[in-house]
Amino acid sequence: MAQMRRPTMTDVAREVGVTAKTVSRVLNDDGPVAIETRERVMEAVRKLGYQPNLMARNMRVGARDAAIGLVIPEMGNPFFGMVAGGIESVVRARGLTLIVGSSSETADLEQSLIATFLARRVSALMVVPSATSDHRHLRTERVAGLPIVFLDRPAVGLTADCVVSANREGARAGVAHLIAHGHRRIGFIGDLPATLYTRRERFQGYRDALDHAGLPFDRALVETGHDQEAAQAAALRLLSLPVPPTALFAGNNLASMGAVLALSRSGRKDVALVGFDDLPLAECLDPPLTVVAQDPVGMGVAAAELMLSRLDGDKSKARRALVPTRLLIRGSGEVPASR
Amino acid sequence: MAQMRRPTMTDVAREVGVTAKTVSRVLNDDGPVAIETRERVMEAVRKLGYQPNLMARNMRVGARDAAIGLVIPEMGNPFFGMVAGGIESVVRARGLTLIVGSSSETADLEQSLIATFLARRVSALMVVPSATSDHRHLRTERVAGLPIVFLDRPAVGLTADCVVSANREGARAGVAHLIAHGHRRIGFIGDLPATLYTRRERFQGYRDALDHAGLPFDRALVETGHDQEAAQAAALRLLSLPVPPTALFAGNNLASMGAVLALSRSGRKDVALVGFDDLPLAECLDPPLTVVAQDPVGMGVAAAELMLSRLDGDKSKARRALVPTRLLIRGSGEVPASR
DNA sequence: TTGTAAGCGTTATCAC
DNA sequence: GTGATAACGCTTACAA
Repeated sequence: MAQMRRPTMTDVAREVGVTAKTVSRVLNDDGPVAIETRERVMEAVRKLGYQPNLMARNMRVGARDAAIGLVIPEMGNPFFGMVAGGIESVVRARGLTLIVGSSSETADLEQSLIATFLARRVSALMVVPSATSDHRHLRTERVAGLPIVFLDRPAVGLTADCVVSANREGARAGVAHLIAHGHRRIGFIGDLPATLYTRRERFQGYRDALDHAGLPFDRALVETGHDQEAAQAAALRLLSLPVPPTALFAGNNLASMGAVLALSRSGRKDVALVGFDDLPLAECLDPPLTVVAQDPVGMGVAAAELMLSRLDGDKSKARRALVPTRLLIRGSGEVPASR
Repeated sequence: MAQMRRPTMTDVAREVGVTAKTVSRVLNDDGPVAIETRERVMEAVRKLGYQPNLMARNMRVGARDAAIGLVIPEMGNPFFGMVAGGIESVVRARGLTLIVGSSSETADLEQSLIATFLARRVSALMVVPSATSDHRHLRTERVAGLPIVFLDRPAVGLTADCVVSANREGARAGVAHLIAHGHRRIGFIGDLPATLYTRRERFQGYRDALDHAGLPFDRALVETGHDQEAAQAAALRLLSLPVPPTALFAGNNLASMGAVLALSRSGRKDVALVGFDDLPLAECLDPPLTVVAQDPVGMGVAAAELMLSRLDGDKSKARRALVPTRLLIRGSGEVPASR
């Protein structure tokens, strides 16, 4: 069966015996239409299975597409999924459609995704930058007035709105919690390259807490693990130091999982652990995992609202919004310092 | 600052002193262009920050948008995120862009999302149906030749391609595993309304395993929990039956988490548990959780490949593809039946 | 209440 | 090699 040509507004008009403009009037509730004509048009629309062509409409109207382009590093990561969910709930209420694409955490894909969004004339752009990207190329769009909001990590080489977790404050609170339970040697397991924004901020929070308590900083207590396995190895290395830490602070969810695995496999229940970012089964662990929880949905909502205010003409200068974190006390962070 | 008009192809042409068609030729590598003209055009493109307008292009070419529309019930659920990731890796290799929207598990939103995708003239539609939806309205599109693939759950009221987990076989294997460890009374904790496809299939698998082993079916052993909390309560009800089960089978990830919580909070290490669908920290639990793992990425890949073959003209009749599951033995499923 | 003409930003066709 | 013209499906402005 040949791919049938899709019916156009003109087809509908011909079917009814009117002109395209009349059909347009009916469909957009624009101008006056005889009630009988209206009904015959609607009938023909149903009969032919007519679907208006949004591309043609947008082009004529000169409006941007009623869509918001969102770039996230990874679809499978629930953190970004929840961010997207938060955004969607807000934009949907305004009749906007969220279009999501994933960059696989590479700068090239991020840029080409952004390009296809721009080519589709989305009404706004929301970007969770990948680790190595640069956003100078968006300067033209910014001055042209396109709302652009960055999430989770700020833009690089571009002054623009952004919404991020209170990484530094959150990490500080988590580490201070450990210190309050008597720990003086606390290992830090970071995730991505030390150059990454979130890594840097959380590490600063760690330093802040130590400084505030007057504890010395020991370089040997800082390790890196890019994925769950690497984080597990990192935790084990820390625990086998000559003078090992009595507590661990994990810099993100993967690092937490690695640390949990390391502790559980080596049967160490005497080591305290606080993780940055919550995990689904955290309360089912033994001991239940104490975390500095982020608020991905709240981040999405905040970013979307900022974006909408820009769309509504707010021309004030670029803002950086902080989404607060919450310390969830469950057990693992309250293990006292062993002697 | 006034919202500048975005430069068009004609603007670029004027800048160079040629006609729009020539610019078009350069940008699409179409027809012959003097090498020097080409360079001057590229220069002007950079200078003006020209971005081609995909809407106008698609309209003229009469082609569909090089985008694939995907509807999922929920962005924050990692299962669907990974499905989307699988799809994207496949379609990206073909130069197609994946557009994702979420229906919040409601039929209305699902339908309106599909409508906006159709209005944007996507090249294909991929849908994870929400619990109550009906797809008769897509019949016109189907006969018009638009590729439509359903994932995780089949279409309702429409014959169409679909890719689903081997739910029945997987559940059968999981329950058989419990039976092999001596269990004769096995509780079933289902998730969503019993009418839902996945719930029905997995329940059938449970029945199959019992039948195959010659074990009686006891209605009292079947419970329902729509979310983690409800599932936890369901598990507790099962365990306090006059003749309680010695093992539990959880019908999805939320049900598993509820069951894990119930067992861990009541300190019951004598009850075996197998869950359908894997969980991130499953191996960190005590005991580590044995699951019937699905393959969400594989499901996305399979569905995307099926979709592409349709796009390439495969007109054969609608197929239903099964994505195999895998029993991951970790501990909780091997707890022997306590007499 | 309805129709006509023009144009949105592209590309196909055919001429130069 | 390059340009002029028309057309894609729709809406705006104006006329009937």
